[in-house]
Amino acid sequence: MDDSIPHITGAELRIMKVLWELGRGTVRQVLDALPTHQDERPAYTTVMTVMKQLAEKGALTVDRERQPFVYVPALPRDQVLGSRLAQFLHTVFDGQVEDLVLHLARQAHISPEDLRRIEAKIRAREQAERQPRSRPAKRKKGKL
Amino acid sequence: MDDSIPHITGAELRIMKVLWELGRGTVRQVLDALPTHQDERPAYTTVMTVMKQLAEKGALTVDRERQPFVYVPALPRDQVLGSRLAQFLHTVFDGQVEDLVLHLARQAHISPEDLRRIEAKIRAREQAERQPRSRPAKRKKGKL
DNA sequence: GACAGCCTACTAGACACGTAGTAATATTCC
DNA sequence: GGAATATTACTACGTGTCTAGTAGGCTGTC
Repeated sequence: MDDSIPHITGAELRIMKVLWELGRGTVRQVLDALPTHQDERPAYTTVMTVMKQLAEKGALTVDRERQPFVYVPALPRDQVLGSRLAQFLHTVFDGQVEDLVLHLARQAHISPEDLRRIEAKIRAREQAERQPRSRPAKRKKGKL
Repeated sequence: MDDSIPHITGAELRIMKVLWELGRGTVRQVLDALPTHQDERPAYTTVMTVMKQLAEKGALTVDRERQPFVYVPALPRDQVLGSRLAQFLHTVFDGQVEDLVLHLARQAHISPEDLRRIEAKIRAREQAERQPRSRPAKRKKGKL
């Protein structure tokens, strides 16, 4: 199986974000929910074209039984954004995480306190992952 | 004056990185210093074309007195990478810095300890900015 | 001062991306 | 059931990006 994340372009990502938010949706629902930039909305067919592309590359699944078609994200948000981030980190900062965070701190005005909060979250998450008490396995059914 | 950072593409960034490292250089010097991907190097004319583009958009200055031309970065690394980062943060993470850092952490690229070190650096930098007279020692180049 | 070799300017082609139109099909409503 | 409307499939076009070739100019050397 191809477990590599397909490349999601900018326009595609904008639509994925809407669908992650909605959970699922038709072309029209996505179009309506799309954040508008200066009262500019893409054409209905534009959104449809992009959603079809996303379906073709496996980022969306399509329920063709329903009319109009209903699209559902097939890739989790974390995975797609994580993939994007890894790519960015590599190409722009040559994989130097600290360099990235320092730049972030400088321009986003992150305070040390912000970092502490983030640190706490990381620790909390690590705890949760270490003791998956009632964690329903969200593994896909396939062999793994 | 146009103080907005021009858009630097991927191929252009690769070359800017070499020049930031070298300080200045000719097309051939850049070509030779370019990190090779699987023994694949771009053609001389390819590098030249990209460098000319960079000069046109103000990212490089050209000394045409010398033969061959000598190119010098006209934009500081921090500014260009910062601009890239801001763009990325906005388009991918909708400006949510914590979200970005959390993803970074999840990919095991960064630990709470890393964050502590970064936090220390930020504090140090803030100190330096607040009291420019007592230049804090510029941190030895150890690991970081 | 002619020739070889390097360098520059110009041009171009392949590909990706974003956008959307058109024609055909399905659905809805009177 | 037929008109109006919504939806889908197919196609296309402009722009940006990456890559590199070709022609012509400059330079150093014998």
